Amino acid sequence: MNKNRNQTEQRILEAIGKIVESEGFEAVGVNSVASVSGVSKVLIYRYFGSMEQLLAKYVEDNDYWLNSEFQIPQHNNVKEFSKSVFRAYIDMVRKTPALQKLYRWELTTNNPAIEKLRERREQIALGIINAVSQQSGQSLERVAGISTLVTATVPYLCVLSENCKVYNSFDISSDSGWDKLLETIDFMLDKILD
Amino acid sequence: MNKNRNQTEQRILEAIGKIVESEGFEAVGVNSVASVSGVSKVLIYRYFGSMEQLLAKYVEDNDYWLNSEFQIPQHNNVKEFSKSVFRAYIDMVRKTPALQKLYRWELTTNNPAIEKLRERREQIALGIINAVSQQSGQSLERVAGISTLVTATVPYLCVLSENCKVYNSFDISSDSGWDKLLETIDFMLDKILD
DNA sequence: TACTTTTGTAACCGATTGGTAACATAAATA
DNA sequence: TATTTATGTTACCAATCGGTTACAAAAGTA
Repeated sequence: MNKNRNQTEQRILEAIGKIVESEGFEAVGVNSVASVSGVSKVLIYRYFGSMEQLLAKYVEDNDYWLNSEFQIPQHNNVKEFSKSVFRAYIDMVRKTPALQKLYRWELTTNNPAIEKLRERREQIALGIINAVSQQSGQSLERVAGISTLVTATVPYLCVLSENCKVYNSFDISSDSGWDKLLETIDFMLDKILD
Repeated sequence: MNKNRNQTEQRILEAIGKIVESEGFEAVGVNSVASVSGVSKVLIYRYFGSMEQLLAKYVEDNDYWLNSEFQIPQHNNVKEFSKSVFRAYIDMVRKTPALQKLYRWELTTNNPAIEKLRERREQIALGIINAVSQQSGQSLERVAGISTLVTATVPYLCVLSENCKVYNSFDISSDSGWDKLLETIDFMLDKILD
């Protein structure tokens, strides 16, 4: 029983990470966080105010899209640039269970933290779309449309793959299935970004 | 108090429909079904065994993909056929809230009823993919890839649109946003299905 | 040293969850 | 008519949920 607030707060946040990774945000509650962290739930309210504020803090701290995981590739060729952006995006989502859980959570829940996150993602996406549009000569709406088809499919299939192994004959639980999908994406970009 | 088992069972199933449409499968529980249907929850167990079996029955009865809503369009031109299949699919999902809730539910839950449903959807999709592949000369994997990009994007954006109005600058809560997306899909098909 | 503040725990609260036992009554059957 | 059988209601159960009250003990402060 060390009396150390910072350490206790850290334990609480780490417990959320564990729960999110294994069971998702849906399983994050005062009781589960208390038991996993080994910290009394009274302290959760004392230090974070409410579960909502605590989750907001967690989401802010682990802002996968922005802080860390996703590195925008550099390329002179627009086509190759686009391909590698999509490839990097797929890799990031596939290898980050907590991020998949976040995408799933967004579909059933809404709160200020999620909205803020979405706004920032929207801005990043629009930045890339703008650049590709200018360099490719394609209209903004066209590039946005293509981008939408890919960036919506990826989280959907990643989340789905937890319960469903095969989609349109692709094995979405293995690299091979995603490689095949990437082939089609590359092919599409070849056809469209002449 | 009419003593009529069939009518009672019907009331229970209708109550599920109401709850699913408004709040989704996540809100379907013994207590909510009992209160919405006005039927004692004892009868739910007596007549259906368990909530899982009851939900399986509901899902079977309301198999949107197969029984009713989705009519496979007829066309001589493969390109036009593909376009109208996607268009019909989007219309169906967008105008059927219960179906959106089903797609959402699938992402957090798994059970035999859902798996059976997915298998049948997979078969239907593969049938269409096969036909398009043969008539277009494109490989099965290519057609399946294109199909995946569209049929994964649609439920994802439809579910998301309940909490999020704008995605990549498209207003996914209105017809106009979806029309723009459809333009890109048509454009893509024009480019790929030469 | 004496007192206040911070950090922590244990026990409890009402509401809601899924699930059941006990009982009443209507309907079919002997 | 007498008696099963099917249908329905009421009341209850343990478990869990989010949230709070009351109290103990460590740490800082006068």
